[in-house]
Amino acid sequence: MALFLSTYLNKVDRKGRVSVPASFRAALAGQAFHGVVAFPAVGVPSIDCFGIDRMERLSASIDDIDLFSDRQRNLSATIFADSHQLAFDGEGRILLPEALVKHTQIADQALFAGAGPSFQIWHPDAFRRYQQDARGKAQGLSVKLRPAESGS
Amino acid sequence: MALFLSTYLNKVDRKGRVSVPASFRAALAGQAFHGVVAFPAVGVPSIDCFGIDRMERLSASIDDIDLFSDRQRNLSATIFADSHQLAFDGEGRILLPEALVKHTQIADQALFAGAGPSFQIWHPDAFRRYQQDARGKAQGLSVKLRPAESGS
DNA sequence: GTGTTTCCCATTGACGCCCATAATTACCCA
DNA sequence: TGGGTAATTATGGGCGTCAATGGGAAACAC
Repeated sequence: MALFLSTYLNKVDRKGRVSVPASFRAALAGQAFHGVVAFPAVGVPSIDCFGIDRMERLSASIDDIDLFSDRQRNLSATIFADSHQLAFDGEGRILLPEALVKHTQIADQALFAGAGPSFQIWHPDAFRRYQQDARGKAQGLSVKLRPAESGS
Repeated sequence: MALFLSTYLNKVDRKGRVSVPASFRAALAGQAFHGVVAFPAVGVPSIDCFGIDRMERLSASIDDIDLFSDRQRNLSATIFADSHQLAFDGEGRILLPEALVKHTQIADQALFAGAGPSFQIWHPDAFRRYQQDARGKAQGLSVKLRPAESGS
């Protein structure tokens, strides 16, 4: 399972290319598609990204549960339809599609934020504002660690 | 399960490198990532550290519960985005990122404090102050031992 | 053709890897 | 028990490699 940690601030060049952080690329190594799956996050001005593997599992999960339901239709409409497969070039860069640039207001800098099994791309300022807010809300939220597997 | 005990005071060289105490490195041996996961502790000027295994479990815990929820987003923004994977060099040293140095005010010395399943890195003076305070509050608190598992 | 995208190469600065040294600890053996 | 030796640790520094970035030219689409 891929794990994305830390935040990186990278430049967007005049062709619209951005380097995906090397550690993120490493976490995606060995997947069927050499790049990322990206779609506009619902409710916040950021881009959600992960490997093609996770998208396939997501697709399968939705497929299992409720075929032809409203929920299925909604998810399909909001996620699958707006998703983009962004391939890495030789240097590990991706090209941000027009729609995603518009959604995030990204201009000359892109902030990559690790989010565990996925990562996000933000306008630097928007992320800082969001993080401030999130820090407050996360106070008092607790997470129970699931029991350790055998070993460790 | 890794167990970190005792405290150590090590030098930060001019490149920003610090040796992680050998006993801590030994406790992390055999994990998937040869290094530590580190993030700024909330509320106190220290760095929380543990192995990648623990972070993977944390990621899985959150992943299970709620996909695309606000809760998931808030936690991600505060935990995963602020954490760093710090790899050991050949001599068992790590490089402290700018953000963590700023959070702790660490300059030329770093204090490593064992904390059971995790450990912390402090500015030596800040740790002494914190310890003074904690000793007072610990009066009257008690801990129940959990029954031993088979073996050990 | 014109505009876009993909591939390739150059640059630079940070980081990883290697070696050297010193000090401490662990170990062995008389 | 004492001394000596070997091994490990903490530390310093040099250098090669790789990541991030910029730009040109070829391939492609409309």
